[in-house]
Amino acid sequence: MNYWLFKTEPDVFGIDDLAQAPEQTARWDEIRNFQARNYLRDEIHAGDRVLIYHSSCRQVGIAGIAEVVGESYPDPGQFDPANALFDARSSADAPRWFCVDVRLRRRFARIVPLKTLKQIPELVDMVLLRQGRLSVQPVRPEEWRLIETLENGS
DNA sequence: GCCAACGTTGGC
DNA sequence: GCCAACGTTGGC
Repeated sequence: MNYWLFKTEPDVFGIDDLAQAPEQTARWDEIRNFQARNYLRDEIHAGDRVLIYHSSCRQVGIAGIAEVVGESYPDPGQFDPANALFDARSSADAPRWFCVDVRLRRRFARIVPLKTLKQIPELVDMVLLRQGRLSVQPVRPEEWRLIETLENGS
């Protein structure tokens, strides 16, 4: 089982939307970045755990934990000319973009703010803090454990 | 809304 | 295959 962090803009789809989805499960799609795609396609598997991170909003930070349900599959949007994220270079034989389904495990009682993460020396090497713009990224087990301890603190 | 960082595209 | 131009992300 591996650990990941997925970013999302809560104004578009946040942890509350995931909580209200049928079976608290939703497709995590619309990822159009090759590095993120590679993780989705090659390394993210059923049972993996995911930190749900809220970006571009008033309360930036980690909002809760989800679980990957099933294996990744081609993001349907890329095949639909009516979709804003249609990709003419994709075909059923050679899809370019992938997605997974995730199920909510729990919402944090409060957001663990980005500001808090930045203040913790053990987290300076988190991909989140090192590489600003990656929307699907790995989390080290020790980072995961530390973040879980922050859930009820600060 | 600003703007820095950085990923992607396309000309050569 | 380089790299400038461009577009997007995302914190503040």
